[in-house]
Amino acid sequence: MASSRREHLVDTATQLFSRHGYRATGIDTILAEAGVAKMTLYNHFKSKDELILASLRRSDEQTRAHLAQDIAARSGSAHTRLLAVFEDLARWVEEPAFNGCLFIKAAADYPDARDPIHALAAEHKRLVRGFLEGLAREAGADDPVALAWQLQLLFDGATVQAQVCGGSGAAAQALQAAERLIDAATATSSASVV
Amino acid sequence: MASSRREHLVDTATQLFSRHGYRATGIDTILAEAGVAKMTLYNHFKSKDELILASLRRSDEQTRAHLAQDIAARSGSAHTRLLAVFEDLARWVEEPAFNGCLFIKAAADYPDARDPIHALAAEHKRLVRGFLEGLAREAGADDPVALAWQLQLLFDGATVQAQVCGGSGAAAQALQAAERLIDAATATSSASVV
DNA sequence: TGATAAATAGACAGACCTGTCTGTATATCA
DNA sequence: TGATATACAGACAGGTCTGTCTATTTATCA
Repeated sequence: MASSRREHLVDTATQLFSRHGYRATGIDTILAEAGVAKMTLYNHFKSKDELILASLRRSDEQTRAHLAQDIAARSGSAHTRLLAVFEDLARWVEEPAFNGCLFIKAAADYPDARDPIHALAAEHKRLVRGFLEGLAREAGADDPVALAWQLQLLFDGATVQAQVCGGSGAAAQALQAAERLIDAATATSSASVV
Repeated sequence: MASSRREHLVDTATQLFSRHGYRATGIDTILAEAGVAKMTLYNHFKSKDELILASLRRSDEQTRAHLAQDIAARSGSAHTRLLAVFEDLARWVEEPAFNGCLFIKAAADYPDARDPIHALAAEHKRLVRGFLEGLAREAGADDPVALAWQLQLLFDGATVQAQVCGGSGAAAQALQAAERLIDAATATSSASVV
């Protein structure tokens, strides 16, 4: 019970941050939406920035837990599991609550790379890339590091496109492009390596 | 002369928006940096939002003029010119003043799709995609619309990665992935089309 | 029941924000 | 020179923001 308010605050804050942005969301708005008193918030978090960090940490954990449990542990080839990442992307951008990537938006709202918020966003992207790299290696990619980078570019590009222009066309294209890049990187003939 | 102050204001504002973000940059900061009086700003622009729109319109015009003049009109094959887009990207993200894409950040700061600022950002992305589509068609891509989408995903993905994580690795990977996708889309054999 | 911890409402300070207003100065052009 | 437009500095109103404080109420648990 002691931490249920805290969880609820992080929950509400994450939703509002996602919908309106970090800077655009005021403390009072979060409190009103969560139905929580101001001192309760400042009892659990030292500042708004700490609340943002808590929100990002939880999102990072959830995202990576999803990757580890629902993607990596799935049956099927590494090739299939890499593509599953992009099938999930297509589902994600079609959710009504989709509003772009929390980490990209956090890094944009806090542009100073030394800011802990920005640093956390960057670390999340690195960790996700590491996950893709593992799958790429397992899939037998000639250069797993490069393939992981390239798939992440497609993923984040689609996220951004969906946020800016709306629609799910970007995600479908990301899936198709991912297929081609994976095929090119895992072709048995080494002729494709320039 | 009448419009020199206006241009200077748009210039200064664009720099500050790029560095700190739209919401995080106050009117007073722009005025102090530009050395311009407040009433001069409100004489030229109805509101801060109008200044943001002017900044985005000019960036859009400059970007597309650059594409039309320095890329499309370049000598060489369409294939080469498509890759030149990504060579430019690599130069761009390495500039000290690089701070991510102004349009992506504008859409993030003004998430409501009906907001004129968001709408302008979306329109810019569509126009750039149209440009890529023209080159893709010229290059003989089997599906120019799809190739344009996919190249834009790589482009925006690299922009975002460079902004969040820093470095120019993303741009280099985008170039390599673009090569592969263009090759796959322009292979004379239609066997690559699934 | 009584003691302790946690949450409540709401006022408040101090800073910042946008946009308006006033009065003065400067530049352009007839 | 005089008329007109433009830019200037800076005060100001009205609002929002974060974070602090107080005084009261609710919950937990011995």
